[in-house]
Amino acid sequence: MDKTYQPHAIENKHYERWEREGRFKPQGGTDPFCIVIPPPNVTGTLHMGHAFQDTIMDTLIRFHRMRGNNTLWQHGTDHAGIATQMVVERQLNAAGTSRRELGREAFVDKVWEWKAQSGGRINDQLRRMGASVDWSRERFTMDEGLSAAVREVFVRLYEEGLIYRGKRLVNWDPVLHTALSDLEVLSEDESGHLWHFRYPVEGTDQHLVVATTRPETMLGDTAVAVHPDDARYAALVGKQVRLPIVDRLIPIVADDYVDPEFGTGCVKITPAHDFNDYEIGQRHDLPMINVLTPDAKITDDMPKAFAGLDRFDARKAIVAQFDTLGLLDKTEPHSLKVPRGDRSGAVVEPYLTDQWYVRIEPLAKPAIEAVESGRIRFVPENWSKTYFDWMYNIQDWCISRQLWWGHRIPAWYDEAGSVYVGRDEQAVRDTHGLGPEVTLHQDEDVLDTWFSSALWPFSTLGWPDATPELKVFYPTSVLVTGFDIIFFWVARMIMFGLKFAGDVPFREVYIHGLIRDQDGQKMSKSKGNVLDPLDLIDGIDLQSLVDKRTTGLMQPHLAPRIEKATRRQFPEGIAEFGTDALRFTFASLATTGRDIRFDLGRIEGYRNFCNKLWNASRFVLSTTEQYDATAHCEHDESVAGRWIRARTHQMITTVARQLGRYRLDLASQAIYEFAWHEFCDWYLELSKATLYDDDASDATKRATQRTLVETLETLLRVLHPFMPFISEEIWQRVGPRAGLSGASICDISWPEDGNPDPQAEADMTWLQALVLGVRQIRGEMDIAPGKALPMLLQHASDSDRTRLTRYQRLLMRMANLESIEVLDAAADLPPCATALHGELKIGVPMAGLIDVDKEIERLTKQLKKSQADLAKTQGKLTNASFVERAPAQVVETEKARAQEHQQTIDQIQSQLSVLTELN
RNA sequence: GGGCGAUUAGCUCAGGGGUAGAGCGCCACGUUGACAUCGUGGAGGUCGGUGGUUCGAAACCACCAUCGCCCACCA
Repeated sequence: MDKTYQPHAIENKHYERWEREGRFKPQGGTDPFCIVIPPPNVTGTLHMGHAFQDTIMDTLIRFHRMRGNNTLWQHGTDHAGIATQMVVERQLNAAGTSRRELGREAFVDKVWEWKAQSGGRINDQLRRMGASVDWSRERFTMDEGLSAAVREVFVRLYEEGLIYRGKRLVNWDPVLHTALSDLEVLSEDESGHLWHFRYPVEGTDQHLVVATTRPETMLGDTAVAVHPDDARYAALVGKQVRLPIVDRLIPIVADDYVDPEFGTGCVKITPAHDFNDYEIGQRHDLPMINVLTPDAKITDDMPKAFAGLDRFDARKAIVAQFDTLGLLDKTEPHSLKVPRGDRSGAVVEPYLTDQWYVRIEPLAKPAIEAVESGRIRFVPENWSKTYFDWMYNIQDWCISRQLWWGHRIPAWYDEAGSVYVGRDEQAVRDTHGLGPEVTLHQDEDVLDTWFSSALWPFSTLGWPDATPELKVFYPTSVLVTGFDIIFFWVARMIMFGLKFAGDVPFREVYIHGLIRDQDGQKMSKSKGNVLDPLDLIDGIDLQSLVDKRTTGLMQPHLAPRIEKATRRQFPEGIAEFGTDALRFTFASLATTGRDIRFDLGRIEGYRNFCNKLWNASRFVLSTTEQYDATAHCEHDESVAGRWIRARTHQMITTVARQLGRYRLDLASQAIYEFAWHEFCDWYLELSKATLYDDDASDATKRATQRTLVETLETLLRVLHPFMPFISEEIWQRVGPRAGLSGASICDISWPEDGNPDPQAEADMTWLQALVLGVRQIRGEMDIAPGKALPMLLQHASDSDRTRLTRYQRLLMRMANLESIEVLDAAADLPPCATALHGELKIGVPMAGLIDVDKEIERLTKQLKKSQADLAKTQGKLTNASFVERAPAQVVETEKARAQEHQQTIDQIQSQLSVLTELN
């Protein structure tokens, strides 16, 4: 083995072999465990969020596989309608052509090409992460099977009246030319203006002043509304105003929606371009006048001065016109929510179009009930509140998109415009008796990407066929995902799963946080703060990192700033940390629900941890070369052996328990603590006392070797779900030495729990206390570690004496002692530096070693601490109500504590007086 | 406007009614035969603020402050 851990030397070969040997397939058995992967965009690349999520899932999957569950990690990718279409369109534009020039069929071919070309990338990156998905079952949302499931669901919903088509106001993206669901619209505060326009009241010389943020829509106004109780305008309700510019008479209506306090208390009503106005229009039976083209330009039906103008130019022109007419009352600055498409960033228009909708309420009801009843559990629990809030107020889902890439809506129209929904054209013809003479054309629209995603847990398992996989693995065990897609995806899977697969899609939903940069900022290309998981694994030099972050920016002028920040933060570039260190970092940061600041210090620490494991293994392997697991070997009954076994079992139990509650941070912490601070710091050192002892019997040595090998082998198993590569690499060597056959650690099951060993643990605590006492003196007195010291003990109890006889050799080695001498209580201790363990006094003679002043200083510090502790304790004990009301046991503990502190103080004081006399 | 979360050591974060924890960083000493990606020792916090509940609060409750996120139609 190399002297230093080299991740690149070990990682890839193991993955290749695991995959080749089919180790990620369900292994059978009665107890299924299944996770469906949140399907990444098929043409996307792995980012930190994926890497984090995949680490969590892979850890859970590997853990359950080792525990003997029939384990499936269902993999697949998503066609990501808008996102993918946009990427390909951009490529076409760069090549000087366009989607429209190509035409639908050729364009879709292009997208398939792009998918073929780039679709493997995300999978290769998953492999680098060590993700043990079942590659043989990989699916794609546009596969024939999944597409059939989509059509099936659509048709069934339609037949039940849960899908309908209608002309309504939708969120229209004038850049992408498609409808969007409410979820795809993000509203942000932006500063704008509130314009006050005067509308002349017909038949009077009065004006009504309306306030608006959207002057250009006045062309489509069909009413002015006031509050019914607003005394100012009560007399005018029922009259009409003459709409300026277009010279149209529109009514003044009264509606509760109007807030009399806001603006002037008069609202212009444009039912075709505002969601609220739409509803008011419905209530008052107002006409709807569309004034915008799909590009959000003013239509040709409008007055010539404005026709063809972009909406923002039209806005200026309208305001100017009002000004000219003397009808602009005033202009105020105003901050408002501007709705923008989440993909295009374009300001979205409420726009009147024909779209397909899912009637969602009947689906939502059982989905709410499923979470309320606990059939689905959110982890952490508080996310269920977010879920409920949304579900209780859920709106019908607009599922049609005016895109070309996606599942085409299975609806056909005849020449008269009648619509027929069916699984395919032939089915439609058969069902409705439409002969070949009837021309049918299929709906041009495709479905929202999330429609197919909503079927993912059952469509990937073969639905609508009653496949064995569906029977075994549905409902799946847990969904691991981010809070940002609870509405987009989680809620819809629950609704559709209950409706079509007959049960909840998963039992638990584990919601993890977002990976942010070291300053808590969201990682984004435009901020130039993105970390690529693969760069953390393989390392990257500074120049390449800078190049990566500054090329292809939407706002190239930010490049210098990004470069500067990058050079400052990574002056040496990024070192190679390896997949295992990255995974362990993610695991250790995976506290429930909280966002994560990714800290390079952490990953470096866990890389070092890998190195520690590596070298501990080198030690174990080199000291057990003669060990033969197949030969008869005594069980190791030494205190060190018993202790490390008990600690091992404790650790196994903790890790399993914490994984069971998705606390990967606590699980990984337990492993780290055990491996480094118990196994390496103590056990390996203790084992040397036996292994390097010429007087130790071969049997004793063999027993120690056995413990070394078995403990390490067990540790590797527990480590494997977190660090699959290094655990496999080392296991290849250690497994056989432990007498285990099997080609891979993947063949080995999760280790059994064991029993605690209070006696061995108590003895070890004693031993450690004595060692630490001497080390502390050594450390604070600056005595070289190599210098062997004499040790004096006083006030030794019988049990101290027994332990001393038993563990003398260990003690001498661990504390590097040259001698141990037990003095009578009455004996005079020579000038010493001292430490205490209960009543037992540990002394290191000062002659030539220890500075009296320094020791006085050291003891004084300890004295102060003990005195402070005593004061605190006594404060409690002198408080009558504490003694009276606190549980007896607590009072007893406190009393004992006071006594101990007093004892310590007495001893230190007497020692101090001895030392002071010396001076 | 509603909701959720955060505030603990210099940094990143655990914890949780009974004497404050980890990793990293820092200081000192050290190349002892697994490991300097290391070892040993040490320093460092009145747990955001104010009240309340309690024998006891960093933890529970209320309010406040700061930061973050989500939802919502105020023109």
